[in-house]
Amino acid sequence: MSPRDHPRPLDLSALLERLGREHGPQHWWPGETAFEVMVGAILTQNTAWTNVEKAIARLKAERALAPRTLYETAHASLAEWIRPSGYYRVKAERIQQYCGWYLERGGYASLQREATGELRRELLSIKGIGRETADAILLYAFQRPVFVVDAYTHRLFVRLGITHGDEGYESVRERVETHFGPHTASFNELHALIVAHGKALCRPRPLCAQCGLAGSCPSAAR
DNA sequence: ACCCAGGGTCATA
DNA sequence: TATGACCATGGG
Repeated sequence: MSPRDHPRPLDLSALLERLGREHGPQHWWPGETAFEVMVGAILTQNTAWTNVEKAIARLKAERALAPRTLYETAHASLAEWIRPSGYYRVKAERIQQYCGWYLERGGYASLQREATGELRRELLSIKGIGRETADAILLYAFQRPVFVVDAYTHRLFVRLGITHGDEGYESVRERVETHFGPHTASFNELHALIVAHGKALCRPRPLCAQCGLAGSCPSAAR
């Protein structure tokens, strides 16, 4: 963790402001309830969000977007409902594993009383919940000060020289968390902006070779 | 027709 | 620890 491990000084506050100017406030996670956020976090594993929306809409149409209902629904039915999100058999299993844990632990209010570190360990012990999914749930459903490191984050940070390509998940997460301190709102907005930025990069528009951002460059404005 | 998306598990070396 | 196979749909 010595400063020489990253060529440029860590300036995440400036990055947060800059992305905010470029993309505007994100108010994440897209979801009406904490539980919907949890299900969405599983459904979006390696999957485009547009596909997740279809699956969630179906769950709502089936009036099944509740822990007890999802847990008691037959695996085959649930799998069929979430089919558009891809990996639908694995994800049906994961959702039911998650709901089993969620119910067993007494639901939201009960879980919200747990310390963040302990809650994180419990989430990671659930089959199908890895680090990114656990952290997304911690941050966006439980409002805990945890930073989510996803593929977009890795790409952008490497491009900006904030991290090396081989720096591990926990290392990146801890550095960001150390920079801001336990400030949930910053982690929320930064991760949301990084995803918005990553999606914007998919469209063909000129980027600043120095900073990797588009909106800051006059030539990029349409 | 190909490539990838807001990952995770498991088997193998 | 570190690769590789596997899971699967929909949009570009």
